[in-house]
Formats: sequence, structure tokens, C-alpha cells
Amino acid sequence: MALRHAVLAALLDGELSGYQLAKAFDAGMANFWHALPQQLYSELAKLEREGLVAGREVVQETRPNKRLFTVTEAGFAELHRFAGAPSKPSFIRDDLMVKVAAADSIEAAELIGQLEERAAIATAKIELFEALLRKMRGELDEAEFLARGGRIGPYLTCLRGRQFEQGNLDWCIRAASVLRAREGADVQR
Amino acid sequence: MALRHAVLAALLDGELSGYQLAKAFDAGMANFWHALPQQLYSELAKLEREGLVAGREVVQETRPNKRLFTVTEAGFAELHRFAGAPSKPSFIRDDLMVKVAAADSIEAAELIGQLEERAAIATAKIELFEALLRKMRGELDEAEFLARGGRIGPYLTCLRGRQFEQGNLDWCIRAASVLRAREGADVQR
DNA sequence: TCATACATGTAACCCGTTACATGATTAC
DNA sequence: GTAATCATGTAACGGGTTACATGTATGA
Repeated sequence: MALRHAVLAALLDGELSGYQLAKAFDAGMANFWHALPQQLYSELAKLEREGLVAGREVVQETRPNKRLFTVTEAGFAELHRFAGAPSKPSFIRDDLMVKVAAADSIEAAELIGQLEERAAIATAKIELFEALLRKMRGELDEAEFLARGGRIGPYLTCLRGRQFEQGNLDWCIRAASVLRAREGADVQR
Repeated sequence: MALRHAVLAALLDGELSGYQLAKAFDAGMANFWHALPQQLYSELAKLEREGLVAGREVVQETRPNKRLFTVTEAGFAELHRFAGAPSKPSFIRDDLMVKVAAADSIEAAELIGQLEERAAIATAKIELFEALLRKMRGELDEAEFLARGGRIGPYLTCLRGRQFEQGNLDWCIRAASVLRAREGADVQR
């Protein structure tokens, strides 16, 4: 049960509608979480019922009306409680890893193709995260920003996201090259 | 629906009982997947019903009887089909990242403690994975093994697992030191 | 004697994903 | 015209986690 906390964390920057929250999850939270709009709408509804967020209706003329949500006192209290609870170590759980694990009984060409595709995705994400980091730190350099900037939380998680994707990229390239070298080569079975 | 494929991949090395499979998931698969025994038992039952694995009863005298499972022809076919399907990129989804994202409204000391704890766990996992890697490659060095060894699949995923934990470790240390430096310092709010 | 390893499951619940459903406005 | 953006949901399904349930054998 941690999506609720990710939502609370996302709302710390200011009040957001469900729709804006979905955007935020596609951008700033994307390094460590992902959620579809439906899930966010229903999670917001649940959080409101429990009094952890408060919504206020904003009437718009040209656009459909929307509801903006803020974290309540009870919401902050819940975040603090959450911060104190132990966090279970995470692992990767990736289809591509399962495929590589079975590499010895799967056609190499297929696998190599998928590894290259993933490498391309990782490259794109790295660029995206780097742009985000530049935007967050503004005119300060990284050391300055981390030492004295505001809201370093999202910056730190974005750093981890970038590093994670760099790890994906390096590994995909390496695994693909290993598999390519073995194709047709003389190998133990 | 990918646990089934992880199970099939794990069974490639030879026939295993549910219990042994649970061990295997705690060791060799641990770098990229985790599953509780209950889930494995029920997944094996499902796979057997669908004909993707075959179980054979082994009567034991001093121990309770057990059932050993092997991948069937249909199971291999399913693995090949799976290998051809697109794999969605994964992301981290970690409680600790949520906490760091909310760092600006959470007590730093708590967070630093959790980051250090996680760093210790990562260190332990790295050692574990390194031992596993040494065991898998036997007397060959890494380049030799990757070029000509048998069963490189698990080796490659274990490399990713080690690298992932190294990433966790580096990031935890960095994030903790950033937070420590800011404690009591003059910071934007 | 007590903890650990061996050995296998069932049941309930929550969370996440997929599919369905609607409808106006703005920019190309 | 057509795609993208704004805006909000419901329903069904499947997977993962937690709790429950049982029993033997070995080693400290």
C-alpha cells in the first residue's frame, strides 16, 4: 500500500487535479513509479474519503470543471508515519530479464533485437531525466543546488532514475554483444 | 502474466520440486524476481494443468514425498512465444524512493537512517551476487565464460542484479550525505 | 527441547492493469 | 477534419501478499 504515499508526495509541490497528477506521474515521478489515470482518480477519491487530502472544486468556463487536491494535516501525519515504517528492498521484476535468464533455450536473434530496443528506450529516458534535472536546478550547478536549493527530494529520485536507466543501457549493450559473439561460435552445451 | 515464464526459466536447469524452486527464487532469480512459496506452488499447479510442465512423484523414506517438475514441449513452445512478445520497460517502484521524494517534509534523521540501512542491505546483496557469479563461472574468467561457457543466461541476469545493487548503494550513500550536509544548514524553503 | 529444513497447500484481500464510457475545446 | 488536450470516472480481471493450516526429521 504505497501508491497513496506516492500521491501524497506528489501533492507536496502544490494542489493538483487528478489529470495534472497523472501528468506529474508521467514526468517527475516516472523515475520510480508509474500509475494510470484511473488508478489516480480512485486513489484520490479514497484519500479524500479518509481525510488525507482535501479537494476543492474549480469552476472553469471553457474547460470542464476540475477538482484540485491538497494534503491535509492528517495527510502529513500519515506521511510521517510512513517515513518511519521500514521499507522493503525492491528488485527489478522485468520481462526482459526473464527472457535473458532463459537465453540458453531461446533464439539469440530475437533476444538481441529486444535488448537493442530496450537500449534505445533507456537512452531516450536518460535524456528526458537529464532535461528534468537541468530544469529543477535552474541556474545553480548540481553541488550548489543539492547544498542549498529547495525541494531536493524529486531531484534525488531523478538522479537515481537516470542512474538506473544508465545501468539498463550498459547492461543491454553488454548482454547483446555477448550473445552476438556466441552466435555460431563454438560453445559448451 | 510473467511469473509463469520466470518459473519455466528456472526449470531449464533441471527438474525441481516446489520447495527447491522457492530456494532457487531466493538465490539465482533473486536479482530480478521474487516469489513466495505459496505463489510458486499454485503457479506450478496451474502450469501442470495447462501442460506446460510435467510433475513426477518421488517417494522418499525419511522426508515427505515430493513432486519434481520439468518443462514439457508445450512449455518450451510457450517460452519461445513469450520471447517474441514485446517486453514493457520496468521502473523501480520502491517505498524508499517515495520517502526521499517527500524529503522536504520529512525528518531528515529518519530518512538518513533508512538510507544507511538500505546501503547495508545492498552491500550484502552485492557480496552474495558476487559469490554466485564466481560459482557459476567456475575456473574460467568472466570473458572466457561469457564467450564459451554453458548457461550464460543466469550469469547475465546476475550481472545486472549486482550492478543494480551497486547503483542502490552509491545512491543511498550520496543521498544520505546530501541530507546530512543540509541538516541545520542554511537552505531555501 | 527448540529451531531449522523439508514438504505442500488454501483462502481472503488488496493492488494494478485493461477495457469501457463520456464529452468539450484547442491547435494543426 | 482530425488529433491532442483537458477532465473524470466505472467494471472486470488477474496477480501478488498476508494469513492460515499441517506434519516429519535433523541438528544444535
